Amino acid sequence: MTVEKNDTKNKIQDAAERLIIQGGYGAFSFRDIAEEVGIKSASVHYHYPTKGDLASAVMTRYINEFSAQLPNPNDESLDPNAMLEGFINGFKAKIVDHQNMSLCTMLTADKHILPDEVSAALTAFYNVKIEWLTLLFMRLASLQEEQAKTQTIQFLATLHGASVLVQATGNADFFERALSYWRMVYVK
Amino acid sequence: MTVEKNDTKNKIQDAAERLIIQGGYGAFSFRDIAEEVGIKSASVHYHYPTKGDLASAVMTRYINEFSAQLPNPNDESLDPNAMLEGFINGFKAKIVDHQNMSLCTMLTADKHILPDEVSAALTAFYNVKIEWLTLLFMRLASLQEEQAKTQTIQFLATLHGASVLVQATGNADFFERALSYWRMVYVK
DNA sequence: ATAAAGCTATCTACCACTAGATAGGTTAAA
DNA sequence: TTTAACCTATCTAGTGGTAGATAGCTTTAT
Repeated sequence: MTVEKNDTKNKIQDAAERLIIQGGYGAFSFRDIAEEVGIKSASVHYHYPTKGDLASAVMTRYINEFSAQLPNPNDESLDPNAMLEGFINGFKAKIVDHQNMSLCTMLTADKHILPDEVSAALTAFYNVKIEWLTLLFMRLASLQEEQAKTQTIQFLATLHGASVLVQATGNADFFERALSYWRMVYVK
Repeated sequence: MTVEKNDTKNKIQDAAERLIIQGGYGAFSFRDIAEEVGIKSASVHYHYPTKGDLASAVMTRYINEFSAQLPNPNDESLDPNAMLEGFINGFKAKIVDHQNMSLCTMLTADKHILPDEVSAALTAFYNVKIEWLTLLFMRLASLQEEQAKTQTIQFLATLHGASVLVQATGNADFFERALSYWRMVYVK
């Protein structure tokens, strides 16, 4: 119980996630993962029979971790401005500090070649984010649901687009510049 | 002269561009291209010795075609609002109507595994867009260069992020929703 | 005008390597 | 003694890339 029983499984997922973030779905291989974990590629297949299984597991873990850290947007004891700020800063940490795009943005680019289950998990993840942000904007700006959803889509687009620009140009400060409007209006 | 001498070269680039758009840098192979063009893979290598050469050629052609169709943003006889509208609609046609992300967004995701020349061409392309839009915003809103550049970055982020959202969720109307602010403020 | 030489675009046949995946054996803990 | 976790060894199918040949133009030299 205290001992981590699925240590190898977790290490495999860690390696897979890192490789996907760096090069997309096509850039992680069982051999690379095996080497990083310190076992043989056949043993990776023991834990995750197919590449799709492994990618699904990584995606699912990512969604769960992400969702678990989202506070309840309607919790009156929490400051909604701080929640939005936390959302922005969490995203920023991934793409600016680690110099790569987020897992979901990478997989979105590869969507045409993803196994169906992974593709579906990806869509579900975006819907989770959209729903959470919509609730937050309803509270932040006293908006009706549809207006709040439009704000959400504009905000999410800016966030993801900012990561594309940073990655493409190598210009890290483009992130803050893209987000400046949202920080100005809603944060602090 | 009138006869298209580089027919095969163009066909190869067409096939490569389509495959890159659909699945990224890793998803185009010499054999797939050869089959589509109707020759053997060795013959593709005759025209483009390495994969990087071919990707560079596709990228360069894309940049040239794109740049050629951009009007001079300071041409007094042209309406700047219409220019921005054209920019938006051109982007929309690629990502919404053809149900995929733009070539440059795809390659940005794969940047870590691109040959250096392709990666450099990609960065250059974004700089072309940024410079053109900055000039346009200076004229559109009578802004100083730095303010216009900030507008440009926010606008470009929204545009690229919108394509990510559309691709990820399959919800085509997210594009107009993400762009509604920009259309409202600057178009007509 | 003709023969020699070279060029262009393609072919067949291969190389070395990597991919995901599988069958069947080994080890070690419960 | 059973089971979980790992191994070795192998397979098939693909990858980018190369060598060498060939058919049909085009140029050049005599």
